[in-house]
Amino acid sequence: MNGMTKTRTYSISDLAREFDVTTRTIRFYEEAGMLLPERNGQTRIYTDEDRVKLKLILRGKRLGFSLAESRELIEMYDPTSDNLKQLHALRAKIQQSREALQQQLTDIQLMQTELDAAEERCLEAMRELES
Amino acid sequence: MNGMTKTRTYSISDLAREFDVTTRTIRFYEEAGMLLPERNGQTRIYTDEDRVKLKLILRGKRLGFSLAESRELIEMYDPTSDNLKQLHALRAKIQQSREALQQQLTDIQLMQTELDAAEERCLEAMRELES
DNA sequence: AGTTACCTTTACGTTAACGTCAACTTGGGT
DNA sequence: ACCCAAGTTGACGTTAACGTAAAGGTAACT
Repeated sequence: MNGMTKTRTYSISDLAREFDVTTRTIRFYEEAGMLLPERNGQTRIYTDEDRVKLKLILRGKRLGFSLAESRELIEMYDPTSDNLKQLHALRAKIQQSREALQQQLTDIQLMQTELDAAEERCLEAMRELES
Repeated sequence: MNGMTKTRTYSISDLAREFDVTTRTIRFYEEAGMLLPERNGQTRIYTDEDRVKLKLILRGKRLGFSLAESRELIEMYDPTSDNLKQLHALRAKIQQSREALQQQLTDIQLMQTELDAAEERCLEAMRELES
């Protein structure tokens, strides 16, 4: 009785294929304490929850986050804390993350306008060659 | 007669202070061929152009780009090319960069909504403690 | 019984992006 | 003349994030 979570499982290469990473990478994330799959004997068995975590890690990676940073983001996921002070700390972290993301947004927008300008110059150079 | 570019100059530690990096980092970017400051004897002298390049490198870094990627972005800056084929290649690169940035935008938005949810759960947990 | 396809652990190798000395030189104050 | 701050060039060290064998286990075909 866990809220109807689809309890599918995945092998390591299932996930590797789906997210286009190597199995080594996935095992590495486990070494780093980011994933804790169950086992059938030796063999790792991944649940949907593991899969979500992996997805979060890789999303973080695309944004240039280190594993440590992604770990923090993932830990924000469940406020298991029963301690008010820790909850305040968690909110502070969430706020920090927001600000970091905001900076990235700004950076992306700047880059986009610069790409616009770059393309404009490029097109201009092409027009001159055709003249 | 170069379009009224302010021709200020900077020492290496001027830039280091301004952008909060070490001088080693700046020299490293030069080793990597990203900066080519003039010299007064031994001493490096940075122009506004160098400063802009450094700014671009660091912006790329905040977005998780490698130096190689930032180098490509910087090279898009002036279409010095007199060759039509190269200009087409340049446009293709620009387009690729656009798509990468678009992916990052999506990732950021997803993260932001997840941060919203995380904060909501956090606040919820805090309310329960006060009950 | 043999091969194939995955899975495992252990362990050393690699690359990027710097950090960290060490051993200079150089221009400016006192 | 002496010192100090800021600059320089090597050159080796470090960390993160995997890559890359090596050596072996296991279940399923054929």
